[in-house]
Amino acid sequence: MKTVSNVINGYAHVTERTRTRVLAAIAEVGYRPNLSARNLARGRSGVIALVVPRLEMPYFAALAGRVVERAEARGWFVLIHESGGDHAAEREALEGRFPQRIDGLIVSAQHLAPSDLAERTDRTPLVLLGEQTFGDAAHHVAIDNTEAARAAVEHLLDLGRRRIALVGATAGPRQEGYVEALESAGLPVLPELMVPITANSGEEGERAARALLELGAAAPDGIFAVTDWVALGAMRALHLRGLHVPDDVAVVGFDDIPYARAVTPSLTTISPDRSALAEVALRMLEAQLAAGTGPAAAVDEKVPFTLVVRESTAGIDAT
Amino acid sequence: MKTVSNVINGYAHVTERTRTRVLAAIAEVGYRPNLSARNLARGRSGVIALVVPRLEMPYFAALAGRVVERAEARGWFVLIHESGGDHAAEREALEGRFPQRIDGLIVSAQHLAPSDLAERTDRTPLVLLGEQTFGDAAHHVAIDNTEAARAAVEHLLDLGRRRIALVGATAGPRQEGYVEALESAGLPVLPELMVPITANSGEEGERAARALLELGAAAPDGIFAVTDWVALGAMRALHLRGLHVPDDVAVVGFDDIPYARAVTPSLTTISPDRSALAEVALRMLEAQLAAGTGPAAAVDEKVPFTLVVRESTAGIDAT
DNA sequence: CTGAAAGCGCTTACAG
DNA sequence: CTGAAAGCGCTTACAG
Repeated sequence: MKTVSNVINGYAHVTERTRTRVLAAIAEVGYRPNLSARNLARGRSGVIALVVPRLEMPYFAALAGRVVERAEARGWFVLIHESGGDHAAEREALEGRFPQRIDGLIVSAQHLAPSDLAERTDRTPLVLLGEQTFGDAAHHVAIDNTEAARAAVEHLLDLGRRRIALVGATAGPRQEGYVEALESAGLPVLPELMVPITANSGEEGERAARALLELGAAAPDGIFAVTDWVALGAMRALHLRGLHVPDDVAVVGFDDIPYARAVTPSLTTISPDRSALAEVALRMLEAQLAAGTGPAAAVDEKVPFTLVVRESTAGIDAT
Repeated sequence: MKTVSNVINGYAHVTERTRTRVLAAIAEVGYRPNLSARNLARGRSGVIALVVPRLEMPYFAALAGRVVERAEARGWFVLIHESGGDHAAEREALEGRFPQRIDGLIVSAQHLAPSDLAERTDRTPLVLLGEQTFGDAAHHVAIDNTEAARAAVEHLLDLGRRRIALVGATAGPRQEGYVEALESAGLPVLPELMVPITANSGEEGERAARALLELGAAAPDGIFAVTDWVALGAMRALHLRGLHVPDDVAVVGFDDIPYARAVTPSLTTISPDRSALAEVALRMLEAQLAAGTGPAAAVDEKVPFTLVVRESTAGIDAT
């Protein structure tokens, strides 16, 4: 029994001959371990939960794909749960109100704040994803949103754009990056070019861009949108007004959703390294599991991103 | 013990008073059943697997979201696995080569053929999704692809289009629907307007549309693309050639991916009832589980679809 | 209506 | 290096 277990779990101290015989027997009977039993004995469920606003949102679908992949490599199942982008649902997910016990929890939140974490009583290992940072309140992994936003705006500056709007203005890292880039270039930060929106939707992006066009001569020649989806809406508004992207207005998005490639003109955007995001999140979960319940200091890790230049800033080259 | 179990599992024959006391105790200690133990005892894993080509593909992401939702309602976890749209990987998934046992398997296949199913040895309950039908070889649920394609083409006919192309021609239900619609309208089925593609990608849609435009005066005034993604590529080609959608060429897609709403012009498309798809698939799994290993006759069920009319056929109304 | 007991298939000290 | 045995937390006949 123990020997077979040793072979299966890859422990040392098994004769090469014995190991081969065990492996042969496993192959012969087509043995597959019963994970329910294993997890019961080990006191683990073998399941981690991934909470995203909606799987239909392309950014989260792509992210979930990577998490599934990296988790499978570790023998974990991923229970995907949709919060609907609802603050209350996100808070609830934090409490591990799942129909079963889970070994770990990855939450890609839109509304969660550090104060929500202070109230958390559940001790399930947790990793947070997303733009918001949480200090010591929780483990967190993301790209450097400020740097990324800055790279996006600097790209527009490099193209000679001087009146660059921020669509989706909100106090936060992306806005900081936008401001930093302008200031480094010695340009004024104009409030009228920083348009807040009420949701990261195409409709809001469209509405915001339309408002910017009302500025007439003061209208922007470049737009940095806080998500691709918002950028698409902005491009729609420009198109409907007969403006040309990028000649009249260059546009940069954020997220690199698959559609950024398919749209005409294709969208220049910030592409987070989603595989790295998933890998680091899982590593953080493992570390917490290994450390036991010890309240190790929360870690905030950054993963790489790239600026992908496409037609919405470089122009359409096609015939 | 048994009484508590009866209460938890909702069996009859428990005094109302006892039931209340048990429930109170459960609430007091914050009891949550250990699913690993339950599954071990019941001989089930509590996990079903969903195999999709890639979660990044918006149609499958949306579908997965619905499956997760309907499965959660039944207390099942959904293990999502990506086949990469690879025929061999799809075949392998059929054999249940998962790291753990699963209670059921839902496969949304792109390449699977009835012959692949004949070779199947694994007895895990299986439900197939997708355009392809499998006769008696396996349970299958889908929309009526022929009817849907026909509805798409008839919509173009209703708009007065007479030279309607099929982008993504392949012997199959969608092509049948296309042909039926033309024949019912007394129109010729022209081979030069039926363009095969090598993949359901935007690039291929673009290439195909470009080829159609080479026809000059014989070029189409309407395009039915076999997927939204292909339709987006086709619209790109039209746009780059300076043609207007829908005035010059009206376009209809298939799938109703989220992008169909966001693109300019927004895309008229066939919208399958994904919730129904998920619900029926899970019901079929349950039925097989209940029936035991008895080889019940395979069922092929249809779910509803709707034609969603948007700007790519109705025109842009905006200012 | 309700206990006591066995068993689901693993893992893991514990002896040898 | 390798057996024997207990235990993980449920469910389910089986008695009463």
